[in-house]
Amino acid sequence: MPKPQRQTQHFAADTIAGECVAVRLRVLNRAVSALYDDALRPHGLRVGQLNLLVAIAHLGEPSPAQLCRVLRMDKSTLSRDTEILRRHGWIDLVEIPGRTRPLKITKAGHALIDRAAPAWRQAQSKARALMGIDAATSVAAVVEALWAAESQSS
Amino acid sequence: MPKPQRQTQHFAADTIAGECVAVRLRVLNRAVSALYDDALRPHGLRVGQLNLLVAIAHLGEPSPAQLCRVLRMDKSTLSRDTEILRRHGWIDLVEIPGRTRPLKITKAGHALIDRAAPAWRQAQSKARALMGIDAATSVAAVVEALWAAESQSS
DNA sequence: TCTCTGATGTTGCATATACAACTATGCACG
DNA sequence: CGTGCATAGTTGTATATGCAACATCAGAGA
Repeated sequence: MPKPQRQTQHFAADTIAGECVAVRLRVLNRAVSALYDDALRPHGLRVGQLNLLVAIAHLGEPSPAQLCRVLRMDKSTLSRDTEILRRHGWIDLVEIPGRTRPLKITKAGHALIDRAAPAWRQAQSKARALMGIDAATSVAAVVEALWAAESQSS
Repeated sequence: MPKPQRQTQHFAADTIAGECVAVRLRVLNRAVSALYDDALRPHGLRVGQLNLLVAIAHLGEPSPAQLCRVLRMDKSTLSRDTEILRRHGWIDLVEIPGRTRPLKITKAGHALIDRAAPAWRQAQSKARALMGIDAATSVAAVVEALWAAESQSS
């Protein structure tokens, strides 16, 4: 973190400010997410929504619980996020007997992803430039490892 | 992202799911933030709040605008986040004539950081283990570079 | 079969995040 | 001096995020 003009006053605070992984990861997350949000804004889409859409499209007809595990998000968050996508008509609930309600992309959802793909590509390029090859590839590797472990356990 | 059982149906979606930097960064951010939130919960503190507290303590008496630049967050977000810290008595507004209202840690804020430091250290250790040395150091390097550029321009 | 436990999904609450619009202020330039 | 423009900060609105509590359902055992 930028050095203050004054002399150090608080050891614990300066240590955390100077070393905390979470501070840095969260700052980078905001900076990178903003790149995608800017690019996707003309399509009325946010990066989190596009993430969710493509995850559903990629996985086929995943259950909410499966998406939670893959995306590492709380079931309540996912419940509300998917409700927004459903409201826009981009996804549908697959009606089957029982407790699970798998999710499925609609035609409109597919079309939206195709329309937004060029904007995504531009943001992706800017994000790689901002992060550099090292950070981009090592972050990807960590998450791929999480996903591999996930597949193993389930 | 975990491979679906079925055959690929949608090229754009599969491409984004398979390559998107934002998906991966956001997943990692949720996983890592959860580690810190878990560790800090006994202190009634979230990782974002601790980040903000230590940033203010480290920088001395920064203006909200300065914090926005360093933490890459919107001024409206910062306004509401600091209001919560103020409500808890962890920070104070420095009253000076003009429009700027610099922020300052209170004694209670200092004490809280000291109390939470051991929990932070534990979470930090888990985060480094989860991310691995490559991702942790490269992410840190990117953000340090952002901060260095920031200092240059201001 | 009946029960108990664990997994699933929703809702209430609080915080986190950012855009748009607004107000207020400071400054540069005529 | 003005005056206009950029910066700073707040508020309204919408989405994102997760914990706790709740309801439901599926499968494991007795």
